[in-house]
Amino acid sequence: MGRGKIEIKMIENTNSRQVTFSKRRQGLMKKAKELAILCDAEVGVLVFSNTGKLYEFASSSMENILSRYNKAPESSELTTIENVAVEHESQPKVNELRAEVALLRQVQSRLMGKELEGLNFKDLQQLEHQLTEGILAVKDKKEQVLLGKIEKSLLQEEKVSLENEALREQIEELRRSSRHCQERALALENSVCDSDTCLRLGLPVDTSQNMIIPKMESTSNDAQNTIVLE
Amino acid sequence: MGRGKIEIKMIENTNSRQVTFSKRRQGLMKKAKELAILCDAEVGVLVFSNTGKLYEFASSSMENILSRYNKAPESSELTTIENVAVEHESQPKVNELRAEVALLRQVQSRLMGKELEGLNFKDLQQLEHQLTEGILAVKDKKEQVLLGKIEKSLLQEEKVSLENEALREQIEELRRSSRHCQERALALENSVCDSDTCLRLGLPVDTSQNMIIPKMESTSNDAQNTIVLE
DNA sequence: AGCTATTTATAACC
DNA sequence: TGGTTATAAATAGCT
Repeated sequence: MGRGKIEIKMIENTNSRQVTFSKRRQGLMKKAKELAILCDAEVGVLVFSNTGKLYEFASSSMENILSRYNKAPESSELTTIENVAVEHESQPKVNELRAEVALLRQVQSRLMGKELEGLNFKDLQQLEHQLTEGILAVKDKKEQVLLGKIEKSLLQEEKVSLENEALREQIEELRRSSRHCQERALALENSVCDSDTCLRLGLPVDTSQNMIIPKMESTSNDAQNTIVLE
Repeated sequence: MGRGKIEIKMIENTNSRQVTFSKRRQGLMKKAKELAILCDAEVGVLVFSNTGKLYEFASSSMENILSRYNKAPESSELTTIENVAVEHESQPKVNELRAEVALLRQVQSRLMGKELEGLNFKDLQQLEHQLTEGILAVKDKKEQVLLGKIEKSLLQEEKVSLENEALREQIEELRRSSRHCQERALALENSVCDSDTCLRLGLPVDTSQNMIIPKMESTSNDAQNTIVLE
């Protein structure tokens, strides 16, 4: 019930396994709680992660549930002697784990080209094949990583290029507007001279203002355009 | 998740409650099992119906789980339904081993080209180098095994050659001795012919029978010689 | 017990 | 670890 269907078998990838553990554990606890409430049942859930952490849910109290468990079923000798049984069961678990560690270490050693003594030619061929597959997978991954980097780099380059383009246009725009400014300033200077002349000739003061205002508006429009371009 | 949404509160209708109990209990057990398998966790679920019947699920065995639970540091006060998912650490040694197993599994996976997600380019290069060394070691070992076989084979060949030699000499020997025999037999035949002549000269009626018998004997003598030689 | 319309859980992705 | 979303699963209400 997710983006894709999954097989119910151990998740090899450690990270995915932990994420799934966290999510499904929460889901399980929620379901346990709902069952207890909806159906007026007594529910207890114990979960140990493969790193040894314990998570629990108890609708009443775990003690209650466990004592009820020890009384209810036909479990004959497990009434209150739990702690005795506990001591017995822990050791095998440790041994089991030790054996697993030993096996894993041997496999690992062999994958690293050590402890090859007991192997015959066929075993060695298989091992070599396994290693070859490993190398291929690693090379693929490396390639993938590099391709990712390249793609990222290209995108970055493109982005920067676009920025450059924009900057260039801005510069162009600025240069043009500054040129216009200069030209207008020049024109203005001339017209001011004219008006000065007019004023001198005796026409009302307002005339020069009316002439100037339209010119001011056109320059301010140019300024707005450059702002938009940024 | 049904035709309609329901509130999480006790279902008043007895029949509905029982049906829901049955369905959800199954669902809970399934989820518990999936969690155990997918995430390599140890999971135990205990459910008492409000009629007092017990239903349980244990990924390993309930005894195992309960003993592990009892070894875990005491949980604080988890008496109400709100106490969901409290963390603990169980037996340090067991945890240590579990952690080691988890780590070894990951290393092994990576040596087999799996679980490469979290690795950067440098990590991958190191891994590849490790694998290359592994392959070289394995190839060396294979070579060694083959050289050993060849040496053994050469020794065997030599041994067999020597045997051949000995056999040939034996044969030669035998041929020589058989030749001598023949020569002697021939000499012997000649001497027997002489005695025939002697007999003929002295015994009248039986002559024809006597003549046949000695011939038979001489051929049978040859046969006996070859038998001894074999 | 089955059968769906819905609600949930969650796998894959950030 | 915590959020988002497309999909797979679980299951509520019926028969």
